[in-house]
Amino acid sequence: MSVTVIARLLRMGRWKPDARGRMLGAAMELFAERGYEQTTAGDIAERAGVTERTFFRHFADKREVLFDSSGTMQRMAHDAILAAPDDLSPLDAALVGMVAGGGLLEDIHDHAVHRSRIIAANQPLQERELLKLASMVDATAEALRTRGVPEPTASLAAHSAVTVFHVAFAHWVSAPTPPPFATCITETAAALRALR
Amino acid sequence: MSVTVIARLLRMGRWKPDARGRMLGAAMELFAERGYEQTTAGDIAERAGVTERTFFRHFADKREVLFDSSGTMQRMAHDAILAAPDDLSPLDAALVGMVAGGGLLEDIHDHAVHRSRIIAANQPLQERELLKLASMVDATAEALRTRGVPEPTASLAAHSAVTVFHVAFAHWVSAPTPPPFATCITETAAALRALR
DNA sequence: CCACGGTATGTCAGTGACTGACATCATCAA
DNA sequence: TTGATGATGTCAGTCACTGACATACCGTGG
Repeated sequence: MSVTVIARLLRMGRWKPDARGRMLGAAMELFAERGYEQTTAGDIAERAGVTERTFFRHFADKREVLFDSSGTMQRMAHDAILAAPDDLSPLDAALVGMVAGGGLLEDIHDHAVHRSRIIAANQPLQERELLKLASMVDATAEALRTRGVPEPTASLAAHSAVTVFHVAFAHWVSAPTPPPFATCITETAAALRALR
Repeated sequence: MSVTVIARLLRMGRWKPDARGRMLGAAMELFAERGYEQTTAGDIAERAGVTERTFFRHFADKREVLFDSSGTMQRMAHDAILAAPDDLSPLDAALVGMVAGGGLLEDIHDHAVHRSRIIAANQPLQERELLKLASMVDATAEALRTRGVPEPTASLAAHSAVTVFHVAFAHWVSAPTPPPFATCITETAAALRALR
């Protein structure tokens, strides 16, 4: 009886399932244990039971392992903007998107705090986060344009909404007792509108 | 007669002067000739007549060679905000800073266009640009706080002003006949204020 | 049960960004 | 002249990432 057959009986291939998930977990563990810079891509791969080469097949670079869900958040925001009531102003529609995207965070506050500390301690990670936010701006502006919002209003509303997201998030992760994320968005948006 | 003595007679050290400036020039030349990615740090150093090690003593990394004047721009914005009339709103004060920073660009439109094309073609460079803009947000918010503006208004006004700078700059480098940069700022700011 | 094709993984060699340690050269002042 | 200080050169090394190729897995059709 071959290893292959035994493995099949056990409902698992010789390759353990969910290599990607194991790498995500291994990375968070190692970053917590020794910090981001002291962890090599090879370290993550080893703990996950794969080779370094496999790590780079799943993640474009070492930083990406910390931004795995940003694509999902972007899509949720985009879709929510398209589904928002027609009579909303461009900024309000964009903010609906931010609340929808932020919904992903609601259940994982502690993880989000941990993650944001890792990022805050490392410049290359901050750069990557800024790129993801810029990508969120692009997706938001695109959704607004689909709603018929012209330029430069679409871009400016998208930038403003993501700024609100950014500032609200900073407040949300630093608050001792975290309020609902949507509340942070609403309050921050009110402060933005109060600007003259 | 030693080389040293001859060099002294010629009013130059054995080390040619302005190594940093030569590296900045060599980098722009090489990026224009072969592109950013096809140029190694060693290539830049060689053309500038120094070693790769010296390049990395002057620039924290390869990307920084394209952001040499961002610190100056930030300081100009910061100082202009502190010098702005007391009765300006936080957003207006921050916009004064953006106009002041943008003044650096006014004389070098062609160079700015060339540079922005190089950046647009390369993701790591876009990330670095976003980091510089984020740093400009921080400097702007700090100046506003010095003026007595409270949080979160200071952060939001700073974010908004830099957004205006960002969007206005994109328009300024893509316009066939470049308008004064200050005009772009004013018009973009008006569009931002028109958001509801 | 076997052959086959597409996909995930392993292996290996290589490039380039960046760093630390140490030697050397240049400049200025005592 | 000498000594202090700073800029540069030299060299070895780490690590992020990539291309090329071999191998193992897995579903599908024979």
